[in-house]
Amino acid sequence: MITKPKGTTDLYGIEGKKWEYVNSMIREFCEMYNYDYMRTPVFESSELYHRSVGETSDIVTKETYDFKDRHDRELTLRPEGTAGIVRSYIENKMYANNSDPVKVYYNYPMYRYERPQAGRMRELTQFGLEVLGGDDPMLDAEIISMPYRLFEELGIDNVTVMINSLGDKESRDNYRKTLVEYLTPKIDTLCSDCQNRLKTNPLRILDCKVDKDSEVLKNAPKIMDSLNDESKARFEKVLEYLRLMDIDYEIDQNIVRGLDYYDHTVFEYAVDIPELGSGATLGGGGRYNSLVEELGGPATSCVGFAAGLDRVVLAMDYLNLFDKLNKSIDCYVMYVNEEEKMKAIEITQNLRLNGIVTELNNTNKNLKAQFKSADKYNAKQLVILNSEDLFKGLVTVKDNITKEEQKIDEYELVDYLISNL
RNA sequence: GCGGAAUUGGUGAAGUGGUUAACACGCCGGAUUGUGGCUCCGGUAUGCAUGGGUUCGAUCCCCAUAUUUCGCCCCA
Repeated sequence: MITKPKGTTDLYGIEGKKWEYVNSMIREFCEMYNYDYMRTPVFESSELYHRSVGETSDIVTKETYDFKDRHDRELTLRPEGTAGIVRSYIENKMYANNSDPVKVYYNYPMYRYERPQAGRMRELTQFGLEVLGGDDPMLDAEIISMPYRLFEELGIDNVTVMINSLGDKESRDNYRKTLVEYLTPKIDTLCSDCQNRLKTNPLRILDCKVDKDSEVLKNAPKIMDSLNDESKARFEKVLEYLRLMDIDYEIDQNIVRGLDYYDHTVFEYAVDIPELGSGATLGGGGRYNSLVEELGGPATSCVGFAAGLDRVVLAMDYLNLFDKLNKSIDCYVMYVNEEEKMKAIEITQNLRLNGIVTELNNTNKNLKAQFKSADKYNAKQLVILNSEDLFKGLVTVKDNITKEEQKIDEYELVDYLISNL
C-alpha cells in the first residue's frame, strides 16, 4: 500500500469542515479590516529564503525542502509566508504609486522538513498578515490586535499578547554585545545547547527551557536597558495604542523570535490550554524594517504576523469550539421506483437552485433505509414521493422534528419548505 | 539531525508460536413486500502496517522500511 509522506495529512469529513469554518472566518475577518488576499508561488528560488531567513539557525540548512528542477534551477518549497510576499512586493513595484501601506493576508500551505509531532506537520497551513510600507506604531498595534480579536471571534478567548521590543539595529546590536559580555564568563553554568547558542544566536538563550529559571539568566541584562530613547518611545506608543484597543498584553523581555530580520516590536500569542503544553503559543510576529531593502527593494518599513492553523484547530478542538458544526441539511428527498426517481431528480435540482440544502436518496434502498439516511444528515424536512400522488401533482412533506405529514401541490413545494424551515 | 513508544476490519479495541482472530459501534440483509428511529435474528478481517529472517509452523520472536506519537534540536 502506498502511504502518505511523513508529516502530511488527508483532510476529510468533519475535519475538513473544521478547516473550512476557520478559513471562512479568517477571510471574513481580514476583509473587515480591509486587508487583501495575496498568494505567491509554492516554490521560489532557494536564494530568497537563504537571504531572508539568514544563516544563523538550522532553518535553511536542515529544514527546507530544496530541489532542482529539470533545468537545474535551485528551488525551495515555501517554508513561510513573508519572504515570498516581500519578493513580490519588490518585483511588482507595489511600493510605487501608492502612498498608503499595502495590507495583505494569506492562508495557505507551507513546507518544512521537520520531525512531525501533534500540531507540527511537514505540510502545514499558515495564516498571516503583512503591512508593507508603514512605520506608524499604530500599524504595529493594528497587526497585534487583529489576530487577538480573531482568536476571540473563533472562541479562543484566553489569549494573552506577549510583547517585547528589540529596538532598532543599533539598540539590538548593543544588547547582543552586552549580553554576550555578561554570559561569556559564566558559560560553564549554561546548558550545552546554550553554550552553542552563545556563538550562533545569543538572544535565543533567553528563551531556553533548561536555563530559564537559573540565577544567571534572571540577573542577565534586560533588553529595555539597551534600547535607545527613540526605540523606547516607539515601544511606549505601541503599548498605548494597544491599551486604547483594550488588548490584553504582557511585556516579556525574553521574547526575541528566531530570525535576524526582526526589529522593534516582536510579539507572540500565549494561550492557556494544558493539552498544548505549557507556554504554548498560537503564533507571533513583529516588525521587519530592513528586509525589503535586504532583498533589493527600497527602504520599507513593515510589520507582520503568522500563525500555524494546525495548532489553532487543535486548540479549538480542546475547547470544544466545533460542536456547532454538526451537519444538518434542510431537506431529504425519498423515492422508490424509477418513475418517482425521475421526478425526484427534477424536484431536488429545483430545491437546490432555490437555496434549500437538499440531499437525494442515492442508494435505491427501501424507505426504511432512506429514513435512516435522512436522520444521519439531520434533515429537517422529508419529501416523500409516491406514484399515485404524483399522478395528481402532489408530494408528501414530513416534518422530521414534529413528524407531521402533509400533501402539498408540487408547484408550491419550494414556498412551503422555505416557510417551514 | 538525536532518543523513546506504537501500528490488529470502516471505527474503538481484546488476544495467541499450532485447525474457525473476542467484544462493541458502524454498515448490510431479514422479522416489517412503500413511513423509519426501539427490539430481535443473521452477515460483515482468506487477515493482524510493508518486506525479509528464525521455525515443521509467525499476527505473535528477530531485522529492516514506512507511518503515527512523545521528548530534544529548531521554530520562519
